[in-house]
Amino acid sequence: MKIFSYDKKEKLKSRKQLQKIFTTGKTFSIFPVKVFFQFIDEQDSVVKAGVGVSKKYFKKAVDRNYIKRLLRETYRTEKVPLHNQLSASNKKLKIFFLFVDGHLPEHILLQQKMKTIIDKLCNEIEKLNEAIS
RNA sequence: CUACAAACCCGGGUCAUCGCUUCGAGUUAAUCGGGGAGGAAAGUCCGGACAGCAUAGGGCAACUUACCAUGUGUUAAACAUGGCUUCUUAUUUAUAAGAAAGAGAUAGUGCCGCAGAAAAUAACCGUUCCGCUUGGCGGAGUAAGGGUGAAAAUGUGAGGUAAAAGCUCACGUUCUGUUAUGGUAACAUGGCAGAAGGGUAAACCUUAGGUGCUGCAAUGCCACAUAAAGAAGCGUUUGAGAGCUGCCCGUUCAAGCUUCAGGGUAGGCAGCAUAGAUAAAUGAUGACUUAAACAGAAUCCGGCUUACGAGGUUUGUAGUUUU
RNA sequence: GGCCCCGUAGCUUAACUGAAUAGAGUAUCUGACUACGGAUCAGAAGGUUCCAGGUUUGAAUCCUGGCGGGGUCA
Repeated sequence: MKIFSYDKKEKLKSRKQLQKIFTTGKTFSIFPVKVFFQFIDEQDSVVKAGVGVSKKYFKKAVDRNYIKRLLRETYRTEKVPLHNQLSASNKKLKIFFLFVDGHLPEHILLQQKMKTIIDKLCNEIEKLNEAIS
C-alpha cells in the first residue's frame, strides 16, 4: 500500500456533503488556511479531504489551480500521522482546507503550516477518545 | 552589417524522487505499459456543426452585410491575392508609402447651437429703377460687395445691363442620362444632350443580398424524493389556454390553464472527443542549463479582438562599408 | 457553460431625442446667526462623464474594442 497517495476515494466531492460540512462542521484556522472538519460513522475511506480557494482573492484560474495543487501536495506529504491516529482509534473524518490569504504562498511555509494543522487534528482525536472513555 | 515595419515559425530541455487522471493488460488486488492544456485554452465579439421546438408555412417588424474580380468557406460570418476609387503623408509633382464601416444625400422626412442679413423654396444693409412727400417713406428689380461661421449657393475672364445675374460666351469643376473605345468587372478616356440643389445615412430611412426561434444548464434515459394537498382568477365546443419568435394570418392540439405562498430532488449514463473530468486530472521538490513571458480545456470547429518572451526565416524601406 | 444589464463630484442621481460653463440633493470647507453647539441662511471648492480609438464642424450622448461590477437559466 502506498503511503503518500491521494487518489479519488480520498477526495471529498459530493455537493451535499460539502454543504453539510460548511454548515454543521467544526472549524479552526491556522493562517493562511481555514480548516473545516467533521467526524462521521460510515465512510468508504478513513479520511475524505477537499481543497478550495475563493475567486474573490484570486481572479486568475492559474493562481487558483496553483494553490489547490500546493494544498493537495502538502496534505499528501504530511497526512501519515493523521491516518495512523484515526485507524488506531477507529474513527472516520471529513476535512476541507480553504485558503483565505490574498497573495500566493511559498511551498515550504505552507508545508510547515500543514504540519501544525495535522498535529491539531490529532489532538482533537485524542480529546474525543478521552471524552468517550 | 545595422535600424525600423509587416508576415510566418517557436512557446523551454535533461535526470532523480514522490504523486494525479484516463485507457489497456492483469481473477479482485499488487503491479506493468500507453495517452494527458494553448497560441491565445481568455474575452464571448461573430459564423457554422449538432440538438430541441407542431410541417418550421406566409407577411410585418427586428437583426445583419455593403467598391470589383478570383479563390477558401456546402451557405453565412470572415479571410487571402490582385485591381478600382477616395483620403492622408512625403518629396523628385507624378510617383511612393499608408489608411478606408468604400451602396444611395438627384426617393422622401428630420437636424445643423453661438455668431451671421441669411443655415436651404436667402432681400437685413447696400445697389438700381419708379411713385409720393422731397428729412425720408412706399413698391419693384438685383446674389456684384458686407468683418460671421466647420460650412454661404459652380471657379476665372470677357460680353451684357438701369443695376445685376450661367443671362450669354471661352477655358475649367461636379453631377445625371445616353453613346463609343479599352477592361471579365469595379472603372478609365472621349462624344452628344441636360443640370448646377451645402453637410449629415456610426439620424430616420431607401436599394440589393442574408437570417425561423432557442441554446449542451440544448436534448434523451436511469435512479432518488415529494403535496394527485392549499388560496385567487379564467375556462370545457358560445374554446380558457397551449404548440419556446415582438405582432398578425394560416394550421394543429385542446380540458384544463395562469398566478401566489410553500414543499421535495439536484446522483449518474448518453450527448462527449486518439487529452478529457464532473467540487473537476495534466503536478511538487532537488540538480544542471537557458531569455522563459502571457496564461489553465468543460460539446466541437472556424474567424475576430485582447495579453505576452527571447529569437529565427522571408519581404520592403533607410543608412554604412567593400567590390 | 450560455444569455442579459449597468458604469457621471466622496455618496445618491439628472442631462442619453449630439450643441460648447455637465445640473441638483447630501457630505466637505468658509462666513453669518448663538454664550457654545445643532438646525437655518449665504458663498466656495470638488468631474480626464470607467479606458482607448473612430464618425461628426462638434460626443456624457452615436459606433467599435477593452476594463470593472451586477443579474438570470439546471
